[in-house]
Amino acid sequence: MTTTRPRQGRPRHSQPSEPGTSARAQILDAAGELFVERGIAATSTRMIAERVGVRQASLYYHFATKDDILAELLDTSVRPSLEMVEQIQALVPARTSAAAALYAVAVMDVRTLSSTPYNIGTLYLLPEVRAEQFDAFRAERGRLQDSYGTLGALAATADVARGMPAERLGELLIQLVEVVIQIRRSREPEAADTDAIASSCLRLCGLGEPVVTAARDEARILLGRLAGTAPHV
Amino acid sequence: MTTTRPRQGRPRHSQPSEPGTSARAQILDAAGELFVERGIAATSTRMIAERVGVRQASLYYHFATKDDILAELLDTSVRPSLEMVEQIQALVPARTSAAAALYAVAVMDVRTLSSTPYNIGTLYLLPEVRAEQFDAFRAERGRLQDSYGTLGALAATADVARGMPAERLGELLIQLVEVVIQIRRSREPEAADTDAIASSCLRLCGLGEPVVTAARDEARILLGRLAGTAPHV
DNA sequence: ATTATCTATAGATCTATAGATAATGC
DNA sequence: ATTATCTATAGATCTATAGATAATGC
Repeated sequence: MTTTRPRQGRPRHSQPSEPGTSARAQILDAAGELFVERGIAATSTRMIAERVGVRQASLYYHFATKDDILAELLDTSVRPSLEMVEQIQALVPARTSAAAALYAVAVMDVRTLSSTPYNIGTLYLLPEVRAEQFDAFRAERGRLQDSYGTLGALAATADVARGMPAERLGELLIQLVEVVIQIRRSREPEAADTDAIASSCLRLCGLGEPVVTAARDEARILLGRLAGTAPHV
Repeated sequence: MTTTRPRQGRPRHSQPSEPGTSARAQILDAAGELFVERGIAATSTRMIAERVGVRQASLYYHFATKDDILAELLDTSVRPSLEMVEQIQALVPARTSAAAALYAVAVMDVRTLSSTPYNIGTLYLLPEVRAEQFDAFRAERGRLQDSYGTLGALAATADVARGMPAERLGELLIQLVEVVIQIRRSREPEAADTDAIASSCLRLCGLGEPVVTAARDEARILLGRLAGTAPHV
């Protein structure tokens, strides 16, 4: 029974939907969920405002346009994956095998995509994101894909590496990891999905069962160490 | 210098964009391309009409609503893949190994997705398609996914089959094949992509290089036979 | 005074319908 | 007569801006 401390500014016509969080965060949250559920063009600023509990025009105090809301959602959604991947990639080959690193990266990425409150990864797939305005986002996503390609090429068997340049491997691997976005559209992802996806990444690189098992064990240790370093989500 | 035979009905205000094809087909074509490029909600009936070369209201002589255009696009886009998959699946195990069948199915599906005039597969990813109205389409797509799961489970090594139910395998395999949709967003798919994707499907099932090679050879024969049966696209 | 909201609204859409019209077909 | 278009428009949006207002902070 805590009384919500009133903030500065004229009061809202209704109680704030999520007291304690900033209006900006509330807007991003509501918009993200609606964009994912219904698409960007099909989500009106009025719908966003209704979820937040403010009038439509009030959004424009926080964001200049509807696309600015999208831009911020996109930026904050790849950044964590990218930082994590580059951190793990830096451990190869001195501290970890490429296969274990790829496994660990896939696990982390699947977990991230699984645990966003709404299935925010869906945004990557929408046509609006192809606009020039968002190429900062697409560039970051490109770097993520490159990292997958690099790790995959290092981990792959000679047979597979010969038949597939790192760029193409990156396309395939990131696509495989992002299956969790599709899975979330029809069911709740389970822990077993994470392992299945990460193992599939290694098998796609041509690795046989003994190598996959060894990499998985090595990755678990690596992930344990990382969980100690960074705060757990 | 063929004079276009005038058809029945009041003439259009401008020359038909694609003489020779029915107005209905012209509308589907224009709408498909715009839906893929810009998204569904962001595509107005006016834009579609402009591409076709008719006035906005004239679309309604052919389709009752904008969603009816989408429904027809969706229906005609999975059906060919589904028929092809079920035809190939029926040859297992009497006439073909499961691995060769999976390889052949992946190749056919990648080719289909690669060669649609606009990247129509993108439609599957748009949020609008989740509406109840389109569950006939989603059901067909589910059957396609199930076929991938069944073939994958038959082809997989014991190790992989043990760790992954057919349903999950189907999710992963269809996702992998549909990477070509993403590839088309940034570059033109090459012949090597088709082989890389189909081979990756087999490796994901745990198959080693000799088995993959054998299945590929078997699949080529199978595909040759099918090309004789059905008209080539 | 500053902040964060509100009300009101301009101007630009957008979908779908009603009814007219210009061809061909019989 | 039938077909396939056209023009015109109703009614419902939608985004973004202008300016008022109700709080807190100093």
